[in-house]
Amino acid sequence: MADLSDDDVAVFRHLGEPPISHPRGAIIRQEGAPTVGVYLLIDGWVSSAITLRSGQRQIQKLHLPGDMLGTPSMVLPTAADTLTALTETTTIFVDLDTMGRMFAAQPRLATLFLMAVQMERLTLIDALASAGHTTATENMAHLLLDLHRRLSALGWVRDDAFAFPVTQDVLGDLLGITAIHTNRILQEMSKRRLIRVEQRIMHLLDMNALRELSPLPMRKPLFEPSWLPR
Amino acid sequence: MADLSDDDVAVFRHLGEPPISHPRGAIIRQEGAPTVGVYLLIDGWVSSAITLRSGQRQIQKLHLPGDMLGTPSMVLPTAADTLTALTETTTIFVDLDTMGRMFAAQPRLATLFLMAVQMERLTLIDALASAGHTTATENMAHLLLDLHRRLSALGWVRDDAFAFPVTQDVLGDLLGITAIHTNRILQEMSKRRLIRVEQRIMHLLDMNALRELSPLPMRKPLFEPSWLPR
DNA sequence: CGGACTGTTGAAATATATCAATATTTGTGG
DNA sequence: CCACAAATATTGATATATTTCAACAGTCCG
Repeated sequence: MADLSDDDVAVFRHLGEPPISHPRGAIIRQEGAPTVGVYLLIDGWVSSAITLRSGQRQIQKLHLPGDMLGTPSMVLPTAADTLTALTETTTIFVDLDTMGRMFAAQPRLATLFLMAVQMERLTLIDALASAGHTTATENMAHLLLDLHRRLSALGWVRDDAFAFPVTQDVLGDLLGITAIHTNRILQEMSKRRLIRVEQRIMHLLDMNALRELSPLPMRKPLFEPSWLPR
Repeated sequence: MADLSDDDVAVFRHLGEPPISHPRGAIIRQEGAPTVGVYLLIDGWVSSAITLRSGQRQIQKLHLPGDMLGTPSMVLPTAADTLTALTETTTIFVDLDTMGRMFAAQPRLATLFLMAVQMERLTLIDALASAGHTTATENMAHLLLDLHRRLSALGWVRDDAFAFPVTQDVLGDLLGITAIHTNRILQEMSKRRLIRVEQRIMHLLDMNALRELSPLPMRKPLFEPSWLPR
């Protein structure tokens, strides 16, 4: 959302402790644990989920490299969300005192962080609208387009296809539907030549049709808005 | 989420222009309009809604006095949400340049604003989980308890009852269900002696039963966390 | 090589939407 | 203050997307 000066980058690089690796399936942080810090995701896919009293799981976000994880919980005494490694991952831990000092000393970085949080909030608003008012197929189209956009920025998309280390179980918890229904929807979308899933690779065969299915267009944040502190 | 010093309060008081009144039903800001600023709600109820391509409306939040309105759109060139007055309202407009200067000059206030945004984000995560995985009745219980808590803080609750200027149409768009279904759910909840609605007054007759119905407990933010800049 | 994930299929059950009509309340101009 | 129109609430019948349950097939990984 803005260019970073060399100084900004230097501050960011020294926020955290040495990188930590987690294997696939590992829980990086469990909900209910005291909130001591946040995490910067360097490599791999991570899901952030909350658990309902009924025991059901809602995945709130699929995190990709570059994302900050667990930041909503910084305002709570204990973590709201469970962070689970969907692939092998590398993360850096940043404690909250460090974040607080950064907010005080670096208004520009603090404001950029605020902007990132507002973007996450918009994504949630869109997800809520999509979940409530549309069919699961349309919702799935929206999710796949969002992933396509984010993975493109990382250079992980080739011919509208990308590695997709997400089981139908996870996909269901993300959309708020059962894994069985997820399966039926993916098959229907394959029959309609919208997608093809092969060996954990997701091919988006017809981007335009997916965009027409999607209940909302993608949102584009401002780059370097005039009110952002220098 | 923290005590404000006299200086903090003085900064806040001078953020905005003179108060503006809107009649019931007025649109304070339409989605798609250029984002020139945010709004501080002084009095009245306001809904924040986004519109899907299908024309359906998702109300994202019911705003009460003290809330800042329209802040998610500050990262976008044009507003994402439509702000509608549900009652007569008084608001104060704050332009984005003023917000930017505040972020640069008042790290403590800026961080408190960030915390408020994170709380909104948690509310949305909970709403998404509730919408996806629970029945409309449970979802309604969660919504009513949240309103009860927020209105209590304003001193607007007496004997677990409060003025409720919200039509079933609005309530439906908030929960992502039709107004007709909203009606049936309210009647069922009345029959079960959970609530009583009379002349735009909502009586919560059995808080404990509502809490048991609610799929998630209410979240309580930290007060004055140790990492908050002084 | 074998067990544990993961994906697939079918049939029955259910929450919610849709359509269509009517009743009730609210606000407003005369 | 009344009359009336508009907004809001209510009811019933039918349609539909999604869940649930149960079983089985495939595939991955140690």
